[in-house]
Amino acid sequence: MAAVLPYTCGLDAAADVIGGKWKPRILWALHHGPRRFGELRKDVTGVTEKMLIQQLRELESRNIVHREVFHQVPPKVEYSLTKLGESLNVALMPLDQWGADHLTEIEASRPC
Amino acid sequence: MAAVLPYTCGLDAAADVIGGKWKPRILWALHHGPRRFGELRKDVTGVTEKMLIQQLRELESRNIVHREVFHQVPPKVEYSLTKLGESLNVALMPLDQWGADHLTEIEASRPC
DNA sequence: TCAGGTACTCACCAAAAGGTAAGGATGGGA
DNA sequence: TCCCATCCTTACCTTTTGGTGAGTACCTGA
Repeated sequence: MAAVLPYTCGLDAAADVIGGKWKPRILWALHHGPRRFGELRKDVTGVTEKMLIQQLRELESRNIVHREVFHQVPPKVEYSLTKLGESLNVALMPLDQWGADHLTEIEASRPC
Repeated sequence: MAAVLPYTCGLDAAADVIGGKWKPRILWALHHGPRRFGELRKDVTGVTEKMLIQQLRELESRNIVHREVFHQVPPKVEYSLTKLGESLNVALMPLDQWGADHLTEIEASRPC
């Protein structure tokens, strides 16, 4: 069992926050403003309800996304980026740019 | 089984390249120049030989790191960043900075 | 009374990732 | 002859992560 070691660098800490199959996609989807649960489910293609909720809960507990419930029928829940989440997204932009710039090379060397 | 879908954004592609428990740490360790296998093993504390090799092989096949064998006894192998790897590391710097800036908050909200 | 739309929640299973421990190839030096 | 250091390689197991499919609660409007 891995002991809880302190992070060795900022990158290490950041990776812990955005780790997982869906978190980057979710952050990306929230980039342009608040989204309802059902909207995210459509935006993040391929994600299941369970995974979406799970990842959102994790991001929420990390104070990256904010969850707001509207007591209506049918229910409405909105997810948005917190200030911390916004700053994270800004820090992710160069990485997104890098991925976009080298998309062909990356695609070409995919394992599967 | 997940079908091989095209990446939905640059961030998605980048995440695929740096995914895994050790890759960010390895990239970090290579930041300041070539390193031998044994040196990396010490720099990336906690990593096992198997994992280190496995991750290095993946980064190599992605053209992020370069592997150079010196035919000596005892053997010597040096790993360094390729041009692509360098550019990736540049793109990761803001993320590292973000992690460093918010280290306290991140630590505080750790799951375990 | 009953289907509908929304946002979950749960139990269970499969796949991927990671960890442990041992062994192997090489040739120089004691 | 045997040990040493270095860089892997392999078999096996555990942990983590992700996926499936079903069910819940709420009120509305037909």
